[in-house]
Amino acid sequence: MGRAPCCEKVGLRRGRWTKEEDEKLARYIRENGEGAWRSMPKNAGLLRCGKSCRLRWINYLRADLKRGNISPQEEDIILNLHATLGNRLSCLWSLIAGHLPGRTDNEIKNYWNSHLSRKGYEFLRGGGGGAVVDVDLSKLPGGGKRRGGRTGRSSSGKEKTRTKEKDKAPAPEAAHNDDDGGGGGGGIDNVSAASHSHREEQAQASASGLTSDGLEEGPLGLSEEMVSGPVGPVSPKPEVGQDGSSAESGCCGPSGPSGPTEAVGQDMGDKSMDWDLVGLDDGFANDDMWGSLSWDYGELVGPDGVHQGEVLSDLFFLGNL
DNA sequence: AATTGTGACAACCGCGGGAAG
DNA sequence: GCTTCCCGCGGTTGTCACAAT
Repeated sequence: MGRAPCCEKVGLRRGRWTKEEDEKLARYIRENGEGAWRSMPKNAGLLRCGKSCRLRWINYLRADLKRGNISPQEEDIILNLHATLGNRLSCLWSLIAGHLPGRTDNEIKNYWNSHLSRKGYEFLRGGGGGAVVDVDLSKLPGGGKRRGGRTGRSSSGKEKTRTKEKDKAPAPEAAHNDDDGGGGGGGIDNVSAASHSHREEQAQASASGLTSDGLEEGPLGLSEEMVSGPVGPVSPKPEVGQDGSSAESGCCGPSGPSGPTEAVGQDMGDKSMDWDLVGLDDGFANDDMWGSLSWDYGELVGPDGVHQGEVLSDLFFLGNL
């Protein structure tokens, strides 16, 4: 149970990663694989602690990361999972991240903290209708007292900056996009992203302030728009009280980034996410939702007429707990 | 043009749990 | 069974960009 004597910080660098460090780390992991974080920095020639390397890799350099804005569908998923799980799970964010391919727990956590916490709160309080009540503070009397500030990464249409980067490491994706996915550009492996569509590349680049075509708005374009309208009555109907496996049996189960939820990240259209909240409150009210519950996905039909029940049943991970 | 307030995100920190010795 | 090591997680902080004033 002991705790790692968290990196003797003597002589170790902290703060933002430089491009060189990123490249070193990416190259090392490409050649040696992940793991052994503790010894990695030394082996890779980095003056960082293992934790820092791990974090950087997981949250930023990994090849399968999908950068860019959280899509409305993803947001729905986050809201639903968070509403379902509450804060009680120790691995809440990673669990949610497991259902959002290409997203990291840190990213989701940040997104939650900055965008969704209020919505999630309203979600819980939504009661009968269950619709998410979106509160746009800027539209409240007094403009929510807000003066300035960005309203969203894409809505601001900028994204370009963070390139000011005085001593800050330019985002590796930027390097990537500069030589356009040719592969080894910059030595960062997420470059290889052959699996990523051009659109995703744009999204990635957007997140780092660049696009392959230059500066322009991110492809997903949500943010303010996304907050202004009811993101949707979301959530399936839980039917509490039937048999069910104990949710306490452990978190962070076999729910991995893979799985049917891949489909959710795709363009399902709004309809497919038009869930019904009815009944959700019961689960929260009696605080016994962990004991047993099942969900009714009866109405759910995705694009192409595909029934989404399976997707969501995985989405709600009930089978994994 | 400068200032200020805010949002977004990267990174740090400490803790808990599991595995290995 | 105990101790140590390592990993992974959530909470929190720091920094920067942007828009309103």
